[in-house]
Amino acid sequence: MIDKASGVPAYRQLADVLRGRVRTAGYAPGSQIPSERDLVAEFGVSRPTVRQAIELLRNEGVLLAEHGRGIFVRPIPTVQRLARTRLSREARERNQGTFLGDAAAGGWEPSVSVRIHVEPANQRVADLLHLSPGAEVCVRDRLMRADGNPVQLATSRLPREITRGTAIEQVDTGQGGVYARLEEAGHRLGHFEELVSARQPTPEERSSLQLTPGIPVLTITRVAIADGGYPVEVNDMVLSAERYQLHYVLPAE
Amino acid sequence: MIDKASGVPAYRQLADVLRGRVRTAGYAPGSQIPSERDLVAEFGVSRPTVRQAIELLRNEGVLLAEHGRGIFVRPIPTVQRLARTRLSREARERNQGTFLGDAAAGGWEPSVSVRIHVEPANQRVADLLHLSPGAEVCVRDRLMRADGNPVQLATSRLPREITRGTAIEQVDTGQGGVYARLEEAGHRLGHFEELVSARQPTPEERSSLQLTPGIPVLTITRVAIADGGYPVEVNDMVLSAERYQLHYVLPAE
DNA sequence: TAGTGGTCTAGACCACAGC
DNA sequence: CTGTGGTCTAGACCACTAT
Repeated sequence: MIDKASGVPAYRQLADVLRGRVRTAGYAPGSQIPSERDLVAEFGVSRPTVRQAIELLRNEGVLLAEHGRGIFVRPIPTVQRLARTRLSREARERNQGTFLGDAAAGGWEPSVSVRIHVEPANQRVADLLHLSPGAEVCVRDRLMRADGNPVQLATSRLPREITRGTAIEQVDTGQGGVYARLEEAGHRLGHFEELVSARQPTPEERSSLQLTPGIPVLTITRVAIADGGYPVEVNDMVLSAERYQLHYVLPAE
Repeated sequence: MIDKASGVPAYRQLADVLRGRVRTAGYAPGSQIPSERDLVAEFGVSRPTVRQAIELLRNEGVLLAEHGRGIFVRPIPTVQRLARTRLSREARERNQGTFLGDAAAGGWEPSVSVRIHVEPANQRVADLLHLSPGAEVCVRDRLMRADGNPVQLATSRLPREITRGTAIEQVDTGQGGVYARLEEAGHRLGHFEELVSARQPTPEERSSLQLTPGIPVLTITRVAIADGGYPVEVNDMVLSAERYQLHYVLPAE
């Protein structure tokens, strides 16, 4: 099976064979594949070489290793669609915030841990909020769970000038959440801008979100812009790319 | 530096030290770090252990190895912002398509290779286009380049029923691109839906897009919906997450 | 030619899961 | 207890880059 004279490294050839077996469902999703030592015998290569091939496929998100149990084909995950239309005023007024709206739509039980503090704005935050670097911002650091499982990290930053004395600086922001309190304070929201990208998680994110290796995270930076055209909030979100799909609707005009 | 009795694997401890040096700019972006053999001497571990630590950081996108040259701190990449507002009719009428519009905005030289064929719709495509599985679809397979560098893969599928006899089945679709030809054929566009996620690239995508290991791809599935509410095109796009940021604007109402 | 990262080996011991 | 994956070693040879 492995051609050592082909110029292609043995571990890549082996990874190709195993990936092929997964794709053609020779190895079914969720099922256990042969142990490393079995593969050593089957393909006539050393155990480190087998491990290198498996490592490659784990990083591609094809395989999943469980210590003491075995190696498995990664089961097809259930995906949550995050509809970005939930930022509408009407939707905001019905619930505590966008996360709770998504939970209602997805049929899972939401819970949120919040930590609040005040810090000086760094260069990036100052630029996004049109503040001078070092100006005070109120920081709402949140970990969202779905049915108890951590699924999303979110860090909102708002100018302290706006939040001082409001429920935004409280753990419980009340009906309608932060955005409702902003509008009550006279900052009527005009639109949101979202910057979406993806990357490998940091070790901290990997443990907070209980991510399996090989799964990247989606990053969303959302800036809320008030009717006057000035920014009032920047929200940095980190989501497991395995579990989330973002849904945007764009007009053709 | 490495505490072998701590319970934390040596390669993780080493990775933590090196990551720390990169974060605090002890190792500057783009600069070369000590060779594997130097690190073996510095930390008193074997070369495979050093390689394991470096492999981890490469997959996190922190380091970059160049065969025969050395290991480098990954330089901060330049990001292209893909403004999804460019789908407006006015913008479409000015140019050949959204990719060319993004190029004009970003100031780079665009080029596109196109391959066209007809195939039966699979289950997913049939669902998205409201067709029966097996119905013929016209497939436009494209590789987009910016200044000669491959940056994006896109595969559009349209019902054959709609494209038969139109320039959509030609390599050059003419002024305004596919969307202009669709409107000429009487399919006035109502809105677009985009589903965004991320994952590790397949080996094929990695070579087509010349991706460096450890960098995930952004995936966008865009469905164009005509005024009558029926879908006319599904476009699957794959972009390097290192090079792209998606920009969405959402109304607050 | 010297130095670099890339591949591969044979073996050892540890930690975890499950019977 | 057995079998699994996880870690680590000491060394060998290859392929690439630069001088």
